[in-house]
Amino acid sequence: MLRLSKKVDYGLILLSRLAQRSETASAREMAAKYDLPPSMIANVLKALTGAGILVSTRGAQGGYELARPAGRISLAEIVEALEGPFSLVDCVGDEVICRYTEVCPTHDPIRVVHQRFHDFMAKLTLAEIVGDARFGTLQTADGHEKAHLPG
Amino acid sequence: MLRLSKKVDYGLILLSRLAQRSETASAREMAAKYDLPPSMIANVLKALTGAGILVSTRGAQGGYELARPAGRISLAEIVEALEGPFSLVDCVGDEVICRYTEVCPTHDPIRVVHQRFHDFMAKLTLAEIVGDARFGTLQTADGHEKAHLPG
DNA sequence: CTCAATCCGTACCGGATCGGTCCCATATGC
DNA sequence: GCATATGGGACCGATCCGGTACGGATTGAG
Repeated sequence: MLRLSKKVDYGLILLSRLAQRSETASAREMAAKYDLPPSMIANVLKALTGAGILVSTRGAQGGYELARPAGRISLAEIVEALEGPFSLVDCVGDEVICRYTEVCPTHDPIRVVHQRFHDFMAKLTLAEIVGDARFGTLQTADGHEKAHLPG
Repeated sequence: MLRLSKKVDYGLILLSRLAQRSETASAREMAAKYDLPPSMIANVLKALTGAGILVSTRGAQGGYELARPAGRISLAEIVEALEGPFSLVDCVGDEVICRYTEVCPTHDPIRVVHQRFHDFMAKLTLAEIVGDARFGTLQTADGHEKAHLPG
């Protein structure tokens, strides 16, 4: 399905939080605040740290903060950090092995789609996402403005 | 995972084929040509027909053809026909029920992303996809131009 | 220097979804 | 009437997701 995993879902919430305040925040703290599964939040934060999107401080009074300004963190990065390499279909990864490399039906329409999706995500920054939401520039089809929380 | 289902994968191949030749083609015929699972191809074509993207002719010498010009068939339509309603996360569908509608962490950054994804797909037409692939305007990261076939 | 808070790495599990197959009914051309 | 097609389901095994858990390492506080 064309759908973000819960990890990314949670990740965006956490990152948005960290983007709006410069203070560090702990996993426990954020999980409690947004009423999200603590273990899962911990794992998400670990992954984001491992990918270099967050930096962590260990020990008491420790926590997480953005490794870079939100304007330099792309959606593509976030997705790849939490879901692994992005590939819309099997044939569009790094190690692509097509069964019939030569005789492709339409000379690869799907690779085009993949590339466009990736470009789109690479250009969409955390700053833009947070900014758009904050200033309410989003117009839903039915004109509603609703808040979001997973579940 | 942020990934197209095989149905959409196959669907794009089939639609590309139908977009390039105006003659009707049968399920059996296309499945054989591209060496794809016949039953699956049949199901995909049924779904696309049900959604009004294809029109079918039953009986001997029957088959499928595009219901409209490829320029008027969007990726969003195709995805929704084969995967059901598009929603990047649970909270962004038609019948959205958030647990905490009021106190959303960042005032809904994810809905923004959803909306952008949808707009992106709604504006990308089958004609563009096929066209780009045919004229080789796609540049992959490593400079390769490879064909695509699922599996 | 001990303890609590916090991150780190990884393994584990039930359930949902996907990819794929199959069957039977209906329609149509030869 | 018979082969060729689509129409509409049900069905099943494998995979992946969402979520949990546990032991270890690091650091600040008292």
